[in-house]
Amino acid sequence: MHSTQPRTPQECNASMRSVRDALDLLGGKWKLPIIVGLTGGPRRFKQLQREVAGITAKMLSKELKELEINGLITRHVQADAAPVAVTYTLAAYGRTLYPVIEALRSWGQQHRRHIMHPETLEAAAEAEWPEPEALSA
Amino acid sequence: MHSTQPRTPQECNASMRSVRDALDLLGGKWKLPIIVGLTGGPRRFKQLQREVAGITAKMLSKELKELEINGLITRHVQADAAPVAVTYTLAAYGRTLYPVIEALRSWGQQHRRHIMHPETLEAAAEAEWPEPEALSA
DNA sequence: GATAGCGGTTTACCGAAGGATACCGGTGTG
DNA sequence: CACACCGGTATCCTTCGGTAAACCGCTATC
Repeated sequence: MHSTQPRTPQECNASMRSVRDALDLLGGKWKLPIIVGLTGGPRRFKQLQREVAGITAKMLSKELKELEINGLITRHVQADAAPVAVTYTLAAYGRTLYPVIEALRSWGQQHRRHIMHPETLEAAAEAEWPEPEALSA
Repeated sequence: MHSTQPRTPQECNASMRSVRDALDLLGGKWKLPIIVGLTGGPRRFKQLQREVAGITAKMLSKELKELEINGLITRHVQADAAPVAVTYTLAAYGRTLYPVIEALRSWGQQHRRHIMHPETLEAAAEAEWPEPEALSA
């Protein structure tokens, strides 16, 4: 643990740019929850709407479109079935988000524990930091 | 690679809840970029504002307050220095976000490459999915 | 004395994100 | 027939995220 993080200004800037790139695609209230829902396998529209608690049809529709445009999910229509069935599937590219989701899931889970029982977890000793360097940022 | 992801509805729901817990704290346009900025060591207000390109003083101020309330960063005032120096530091708890940041950074970086040269990366074979289970979601 | 930097706060304003509700044509169920 | 489910769309409305700009006291610099 205590994974090494960027220290030089260059690394730091590059890191921030990458994070913001990711956030551009995944930002907002619903995109990641929707993707998490799809990690359980293909889902139909209403099914997904029930799973992602609180989302409206309008928002779900909008977010699904954006996710599809970005190649993260796939929309599949079965016209043969009685009431035309539409399923959404996590695309191969969407599955590359597993590490991101896992990191967020793990942190969120730990955070909930942290909120419940703060005292048991506060013991992470303060590491020493470099002096407040006068960076020409 | 191909890290195992939740498959059962229960795991999926728990996963979604955790992700949304994390998003409640980290959501929005600026929080994660600010934290990334602070991974480089303590920063002063204006220094941070220059580093997090595009953020206004008001937003930075607001976001820093929220991050401090949640225990992710620490605000430190040196009253002795000539013009009162204020530094913001990633708290121990904030450092537990390293895996999240690393995952996002890595994905964002890869995504940029993906956008530039799509063809070279599309080769992730479709994995087999469980049938669209009739989940009582 | 004027100007600039620091660490913000305040005011005013705007547009996008998000929410509520109704509705559509189609099908199957009682 | 009435009703509910499906996969959405359309409309209206509110909230919030976010911007721009001025301003504050203080200090150092020209």
